[in-house]
Amino acid sequence: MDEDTDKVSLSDLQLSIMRVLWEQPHSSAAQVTENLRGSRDLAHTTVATLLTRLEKRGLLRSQREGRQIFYTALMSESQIQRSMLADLLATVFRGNTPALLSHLVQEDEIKADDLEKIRQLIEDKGGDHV
Amino acid sequence: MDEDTDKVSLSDLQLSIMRVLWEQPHSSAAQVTENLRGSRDLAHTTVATLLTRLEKRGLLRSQREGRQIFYTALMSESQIQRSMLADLLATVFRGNTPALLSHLVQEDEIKADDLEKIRQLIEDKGGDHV
DNA sequence: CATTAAGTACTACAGTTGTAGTACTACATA
DNA sequence: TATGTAGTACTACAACTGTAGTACTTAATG
Repeated sequence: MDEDTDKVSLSDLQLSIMRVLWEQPHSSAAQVTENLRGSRDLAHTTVATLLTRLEKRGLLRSQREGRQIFYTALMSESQIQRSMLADLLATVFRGNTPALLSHLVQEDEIKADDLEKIRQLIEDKGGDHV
Repeated sequence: MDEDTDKVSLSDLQLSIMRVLWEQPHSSAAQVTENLRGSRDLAHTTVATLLTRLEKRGLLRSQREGRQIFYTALMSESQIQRSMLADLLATVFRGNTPALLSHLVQEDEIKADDLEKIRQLIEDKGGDHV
């Protein structure tokens, strides 16, 4: 209960790999390479290297089946998002959430219509009675 | 009109340096080192190296005065924040702002009271008539 | 003018990341 | 059983980052 919940920071490329695994768990290097074709044209050995490294970091689990190795993500996309957002908020914004929100508003990422959704989120959460 | 507005991504350490320069523009390496003492105890040569690298990246401007060099940030904290938030939103959340907001709510970063502030922000922005 | 002190420039080195090649292994199939 | 082939393991290398040492320069001061 320390390694998983830890700060995780993934590069763009690493995220691409994870994303494939989130969509299709239990994928082999070849399958990941294939899935990435078009957006990211990488040599399959490159993908294999990336997978190995991610496993070493404890983000993936591998299962050997015959000559093939299948990988599965150990953290969900949501967990990664949460971790990386928390990190950004802490380091770049130094906990200043309003500043972060302000930027989103400024960039037109939050529109007036969204307020109702946010309120709903908060209510749902309150309903959970945390 | 391409280098400044570009994607900027700074590490924690790099941010610390920038922060000093935001608070006290026109600082020398020694001054930055001194400012960082306590939170980050770095050799002054380390700080000098960092400053040089940041300048090479175009994030700082230097002015020599006698034997000393004074550095000043070329991007504001706000610009960096905006850039890095936009990057996170694009890569980690793939543009899914509601997901990002949802995480903030879940983490108790947005409380019911904040809604009014957000609304205000949006109104102010509308007032600007962009 | 000689010496010191402060400060910068250059070099270094290990760890991570992006990227991929080469070598090795094992399954299938003739 | 021999051989091709798919797939993994290991090695490599450049760029960037965290970190700092050494060498060089210049201002000050006796």
